[in-house]
Amino acid sequence: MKIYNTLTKKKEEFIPLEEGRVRMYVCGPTVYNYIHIGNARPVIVFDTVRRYLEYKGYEVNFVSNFTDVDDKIIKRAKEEGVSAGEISERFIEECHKDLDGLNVKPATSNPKATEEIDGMIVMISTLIQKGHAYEKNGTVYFKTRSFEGYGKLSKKNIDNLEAGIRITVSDEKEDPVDFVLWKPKKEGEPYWTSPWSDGRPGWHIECSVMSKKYLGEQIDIHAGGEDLVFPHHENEIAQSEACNGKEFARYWMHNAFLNIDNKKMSKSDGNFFTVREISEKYPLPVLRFFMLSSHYRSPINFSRDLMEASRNGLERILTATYNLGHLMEAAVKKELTEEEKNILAEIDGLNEKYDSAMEDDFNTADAIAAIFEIVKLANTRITSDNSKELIQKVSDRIVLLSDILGIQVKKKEELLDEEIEQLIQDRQNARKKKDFAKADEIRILLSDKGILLEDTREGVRWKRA
RNA sequence: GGCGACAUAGCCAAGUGGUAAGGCAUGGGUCUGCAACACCCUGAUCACCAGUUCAAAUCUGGUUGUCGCCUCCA
Repeated sequence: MKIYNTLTKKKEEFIPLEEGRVRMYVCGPTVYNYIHIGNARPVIVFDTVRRYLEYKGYEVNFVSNFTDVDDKIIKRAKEEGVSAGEISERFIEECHKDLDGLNVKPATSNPKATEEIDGMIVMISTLIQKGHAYEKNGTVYFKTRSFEGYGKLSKKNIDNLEAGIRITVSDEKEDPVDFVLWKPKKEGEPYWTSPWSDGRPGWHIECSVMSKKYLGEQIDIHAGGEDLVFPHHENEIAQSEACNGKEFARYWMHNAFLNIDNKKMSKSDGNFFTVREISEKYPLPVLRFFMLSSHYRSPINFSRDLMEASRNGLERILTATYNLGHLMEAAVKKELTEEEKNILAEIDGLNEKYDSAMEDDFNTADAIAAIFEIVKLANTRITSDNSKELIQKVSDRIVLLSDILGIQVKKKEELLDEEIEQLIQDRQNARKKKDFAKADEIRILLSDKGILLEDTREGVRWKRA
């Protein structure tokens, strides 16, 4: 399995630190609002990475944090006249709902920054002790130049960095490139007591500490959006490696951005959607399918048309699986024929195509193409004259390969509502009498209730819209 | 100013040396009482220029264009 490593800018064979186990950390959202569809990209992409690793037999310790103290949270809390904790608690809860809708597997741990302050104080103290940090008037800064490898992830030269710096240079800093590890509270802000001041941690130290606590000093994969490469991940490396004296993460994975109308999503431009808003217009699995239909390191453009295309494409897979379920019921033959064995061999071939796509830095677009080819094969070659075993195997394969991508292709197994069945029966009777007006009336009635009918050779089928 | 990414059919998107996967959409058929589902047919020489090579979308150089990071940000 090859993974593109931002650190080396190459695809590298993935070898975990410990055989059979993967330690993976994904930088999570700051919870000051519902997560937006840009937040959803890394969540979906790295959940898919995790699922594939698990499919390959790895035990994955998957940690993703919540940043639950920050300026934006405090600002919102003030606006609403509630505590910062109330804001973050509320949106963590809402975030979990969205993740659930996107079929994201729950993380092994979801640490919160505010519950890990002790660990941050310990790490900051160690950094001061080792000469990598210093305190001025209650603020602690990381001495960036004291870490030799600074810039190795983002490929930035520390001197160019200084020249390009735009932020106001604080007089307290020994060097403009130094960054904050701990800052004193301002009036009315939440704070924690530390040896330096009553205050709160800087953003970057959070992830270094949580990663260390839940995964150890060295981890396999550290992931997040590409905007985090600098300064967040660069700073994490500096902190963790300066503190622990070991390479922090082996593989750094970064997803490209999601744009809207070919522009970066931003609140000021008004092109900003939350997952919650999208869920009102499309089933969330459509959003997931959309995200996976291009490579995670390519920018992806979000638009209504593309969502429609994704909806139709996903429906094609669902319908095929659903149809196979019906063929299963109608089939009588059991044992496999020679020709059917050939079909299975073809499917194995497509499965290999799928696997090699995923092995190559998680090429989900290609993997989905392989699923479509299996769907095509099912639609063209499989009928109720085939054996149950064949139909079952083809169906299972589509379900399995979709499931690795987190695309649920549940076979429709809901009990037939007696009322619905009765209506379908009534419609069939009407059709026999060529009373098509009544037949259509019933179909429209069912359609209004979200039940779609399909007349096929195998009989009438229905599904929920 | 520094660093970097990308440019493939109407749209989306694979493909990294051997004459272009897949999906969506369009048009024409088959099936159907009609519809839906499905199936068949329908489309590109890969931004441009020069070079390397027997052979390039795929490598090198250049041009143009789009975008990102350097500041909170997925």
